[in-house]
Amino acid sequence: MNIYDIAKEAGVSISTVSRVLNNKPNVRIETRKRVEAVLKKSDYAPSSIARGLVSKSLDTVGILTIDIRVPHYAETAYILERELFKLGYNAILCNTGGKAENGIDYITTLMQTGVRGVVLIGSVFQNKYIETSLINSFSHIPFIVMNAQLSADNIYSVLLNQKHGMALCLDHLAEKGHTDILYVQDAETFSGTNKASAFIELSEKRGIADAAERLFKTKRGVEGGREVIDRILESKRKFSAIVFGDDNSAVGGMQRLQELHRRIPDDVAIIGWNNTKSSTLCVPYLTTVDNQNEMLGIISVKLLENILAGGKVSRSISIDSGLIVRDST
Amino acid sequence: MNIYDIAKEAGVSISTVSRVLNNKPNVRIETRKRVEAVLKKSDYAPSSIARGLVSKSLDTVGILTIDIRVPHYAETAYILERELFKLGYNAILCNTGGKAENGIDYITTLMQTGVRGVVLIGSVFQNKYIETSLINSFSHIPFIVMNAQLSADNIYSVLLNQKHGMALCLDHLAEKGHTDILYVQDAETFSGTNKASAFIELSEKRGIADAAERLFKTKRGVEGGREVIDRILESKRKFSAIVFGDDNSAVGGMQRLQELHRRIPDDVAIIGWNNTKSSTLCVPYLTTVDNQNEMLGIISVKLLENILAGGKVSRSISIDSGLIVRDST
DNA sequence: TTGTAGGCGTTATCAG
DNA sequence: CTGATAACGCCTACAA
Repeated sequence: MNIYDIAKEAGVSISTVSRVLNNKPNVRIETRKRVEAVLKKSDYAPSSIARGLVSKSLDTVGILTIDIRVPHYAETAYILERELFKLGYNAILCNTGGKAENGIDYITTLMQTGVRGVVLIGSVFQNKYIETSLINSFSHIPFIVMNAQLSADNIYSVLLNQKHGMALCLDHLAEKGHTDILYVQDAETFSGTNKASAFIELSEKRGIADAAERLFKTKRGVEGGREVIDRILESKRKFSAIVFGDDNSAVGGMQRLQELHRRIPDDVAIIGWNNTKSSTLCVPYLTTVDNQNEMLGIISVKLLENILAGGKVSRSISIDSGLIVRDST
Repeated sequence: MNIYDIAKEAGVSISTVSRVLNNKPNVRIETRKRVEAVLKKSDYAPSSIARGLVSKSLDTVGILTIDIRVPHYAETAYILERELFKLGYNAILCNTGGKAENGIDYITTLMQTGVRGVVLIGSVFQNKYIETSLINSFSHIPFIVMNAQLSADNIYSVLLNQKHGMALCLDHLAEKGHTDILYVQDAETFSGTNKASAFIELSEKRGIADAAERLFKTKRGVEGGREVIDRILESKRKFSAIVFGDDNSAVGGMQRLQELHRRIPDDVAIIGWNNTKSSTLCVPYLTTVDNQNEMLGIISVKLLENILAGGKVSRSISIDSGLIVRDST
């Protein structure tokens, strides 16, 4: 069932059918009605592929993420997909596993299949070589990067203001009377390093002289959180509150502290980050920074929409985070 | 840059380029080399869209899920996507939100865009009307349903043997000396009801007369788990072990029991289901049934591959689950 | 072994 | 307002 069948059935030419299909002017109302009637009863749907051959692109958008299994990314991908679909785009999911070579493979095939745009969730690419390669090869379509920083004519970024989130943490802890606050960084990603430097900068602004020494690094996940606690205790550094760069390490840290009979929040206050499920699976529930996934996703798609519509858009959008206060502080 | 450009550059016709591109025979080795050289230095990639117009389909596969944010689904989607990509297919992600109308919309556009097949993760469609509609309209492409039961000529299912998982739970608890075992069902999905009926059947087989009364229902999530504990205690029913249909409700149940000063596993043994992150975010770590997501995903894609290759395949594949014993039993 | 020509289902450009 | 007809980029008989 194609456009010829419809045309024959309606007794018109394919041009007329095409006009009706695409709501173009210059069709007598009467003719339009006749064609529409045929259309309705024929459960005909135009081939996206054939359309694509003309327009040189499909109504698809690539979503690149390191790993959709990370809840934080899954949430973003969910919003993106839903918003894109509302606009008539299908989302092509790509899990790079953090490997640049995979990323290149994905981008290459995405281009081959004619995506309208690509959204990168987080720091999918870490190195400048890839960045440049993207720019040079595929400058005709827009790339939206969320919570990462890349620069090129066709790259737009939507970011969460991590510094603002850190300020919320420090303010909140200060109100609770804490002065000895540590920060645990669990990732060397764009947002990971961003948060860490925000911690140092804001601490110093608050008159903390040895801010850099209050920064501890560990590996990702619950284990990372447990392990860093032991190192912190070994260091003999005084502390009454710890901010973690992610909920999972925060949960691990809390577990370990509790094993060592420190009460949360009485002995130590804990703040996590990302407002993941984990933050309400632990006892006490975790105070955590909300990274506004939903808002970021909606804005990203809106931005893409505007770009594709040829409108004027800003190259970088930043939004504030929020602090969700629960029982761990 | 298209096939004509390559042809001109190599001094051959487009047919020859096409033959080289698709590794077809009947090309003089020397000619092939020449074309390949041009291909290499031109960073040319054939348009999937144009190819699609000929083959009437793109190398894409739709992945339908209710909500990618559910970790269990995200894990499956991850494996599916990775395996599909290895085979040269792009995965189109669809979150139906559990609404049949959305499901229909998605399927419709997927067909329009010429997917090779569709994989449904879990019970994406609940009603028979949709099922039939699928069958009638799109019988030319295969649908793989994971952990759900639908029947039509073009539907293939890959399922986890839930009964086997339940048997593992009951065996394990029996070994630990438990005789008063309850089951908490948290979903009315295909697998949810499957597990529940397996519980009753297997309990009866073990001589439990009032098995049906040992089944409690609750809503999904941590809250559901907490809430059902109160109802269980109100019911005055004796119990020393509870199996939950999902880790999250198990965690909730555990939390509530601990608040009421029941020790896990000394006073009550707890088993969860799905081996999610939650099961190692709680204390004690949760014994849980592994639903073999990875294996199911790999098998699903393999099955699809065989179907598309026109091979003989079985209409339904079932695999056994495994029990991961941790500290809650 | 190679090339020519037709077709895949649309959209777009012209004539009428 | 409507209808031929030429792209779009590739594959595939069929010819040479």
